[in-house]
Amino acid sequence: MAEVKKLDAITARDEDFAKWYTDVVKRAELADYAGVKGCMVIRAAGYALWENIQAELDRRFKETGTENVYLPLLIPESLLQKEKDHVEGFAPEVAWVTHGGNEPLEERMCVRPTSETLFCDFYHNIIHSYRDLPKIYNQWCSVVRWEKTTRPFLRSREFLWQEGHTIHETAEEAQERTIQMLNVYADMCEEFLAIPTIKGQKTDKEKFAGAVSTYTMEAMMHDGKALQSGTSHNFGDGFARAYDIKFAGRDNELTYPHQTSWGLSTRIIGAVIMVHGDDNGLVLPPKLAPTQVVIIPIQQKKAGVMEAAARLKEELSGLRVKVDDSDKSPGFKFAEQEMRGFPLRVEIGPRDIENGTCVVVRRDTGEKLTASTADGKLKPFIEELLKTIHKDMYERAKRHLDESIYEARSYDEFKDTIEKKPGFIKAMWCGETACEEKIKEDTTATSRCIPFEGGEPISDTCVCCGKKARHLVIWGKAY
RNA sequence: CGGGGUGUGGCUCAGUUUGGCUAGAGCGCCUGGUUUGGGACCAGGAGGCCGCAGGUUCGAAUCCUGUCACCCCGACCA
Repeated sequence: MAEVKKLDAITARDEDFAKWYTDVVKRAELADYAGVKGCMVIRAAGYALWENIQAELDRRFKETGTENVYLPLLIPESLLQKEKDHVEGFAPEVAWVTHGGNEPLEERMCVRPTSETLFCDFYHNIIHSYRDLPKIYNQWCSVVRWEKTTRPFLRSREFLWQEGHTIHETAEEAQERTIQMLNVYADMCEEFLAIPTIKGQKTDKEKFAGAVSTYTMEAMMHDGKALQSGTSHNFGDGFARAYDIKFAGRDNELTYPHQTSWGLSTRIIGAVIMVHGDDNGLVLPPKLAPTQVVIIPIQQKKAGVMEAAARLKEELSGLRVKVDDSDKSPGFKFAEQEMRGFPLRVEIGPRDIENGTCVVVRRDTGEKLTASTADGKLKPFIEELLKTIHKDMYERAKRHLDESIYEARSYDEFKDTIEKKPGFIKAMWCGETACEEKIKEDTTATSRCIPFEGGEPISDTCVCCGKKARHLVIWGKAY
């Protein structure tokens, strides 16, 4: 076989990862730049990914008793102002609406950067008794944050997400819900996107503005950098106090309820690209892929070829299959469909028809297989292969994650590792924000989380200041 | 928001330093034909007021001012 000709339109992944990323986004037609800085057109191929993620998450949410609602786009300034930490956290990045038509508004309104304040206002009106609790709400919407540096999917000024907002009678119930939803996210990542994550708690410095505690799942991109891929917050009764949400408890005492919120955004599409993609473009995990199998007819004008391709498609009904019947050369189609990341390619030509077989090629490994097209044999073969691909993709990503986590017991070791080895570092921490700040200033790495698992102490002293250590922290450079 | 860079058909770029005829090339696109197992070939064709707005000039892609967008490096963030 002739040597595989590399696409010249896409930058090699290990040469310039940032450029590779934007090349893939554009060439795979996931998104395009729009007229407003930081806003993007999510193209059909990209939106199809979001729809699949949405459907999967929505199903999982509903299994936990979640109901969907929709709250307004605009937040009056006075409403936003009520929770001090929250407003300070978001003030630098909110967009303001100041006019209605030509008339200045009496009170300006912000375009929601997140909807805690709106949900609080809503809860204030509908929660009166412990019998009204809990409420397990979610909304699918877009939010606006006036970011300074933007990149498609990873950081745009408007992005799509879901935000869950729950309100509970007790602190225990809220805490349980917070962790439950983090697990929903992490399970979805593993089972649907083939992305392993590290679950844990954010330090005070990194937690959500207004939260008592924030939990996160951190994924590792191919270049060793972290992407916070989903978060879940426990608000305690802080928002309830700020927004005067009270209910009559079982003891007839007025009580503040406890709240949570949790979100996952289109940023996760960036994770799919950066975890699984390769030099030939996007590599989609089979369950997510809008097209799982692309059939490419060879010598398609020869009698019987297109018919055979159509038969294969029919045979595979139930799977997401398409036939590439454009009049491009096969080589072009191979490269093009690889760019788009479809998990399997099926080649069918005169030779195969004669042999009663077809050629099946895995996108993730490039492996070529021969499959029988005899009655009923192809579909189980393909289904099994899709499962294998999911498993292999997950395991590859997991191995990369595991192999790129280092330990540091001294500050010199920490600095040396972060500089030379892309990935995460496990190191002990005293609990002081000052040490996080120093580490960030010296290395640009931040604390990603205090992990739920694998957090056994590796020494007694803080890697930065040398004082008594309180937690093992996963550190890394982040997107 | 600071430092650096780039804007010329859909894409990659030449032309700008030293202003001068009708703005070029390759790829892609359209039509017809031949092809088809890793980015096919031949022939014909369409497509650009040179990011945008002003200015200088007999004349501006080229010089000046402003502005916008994008990329890279920082600070800030899902």
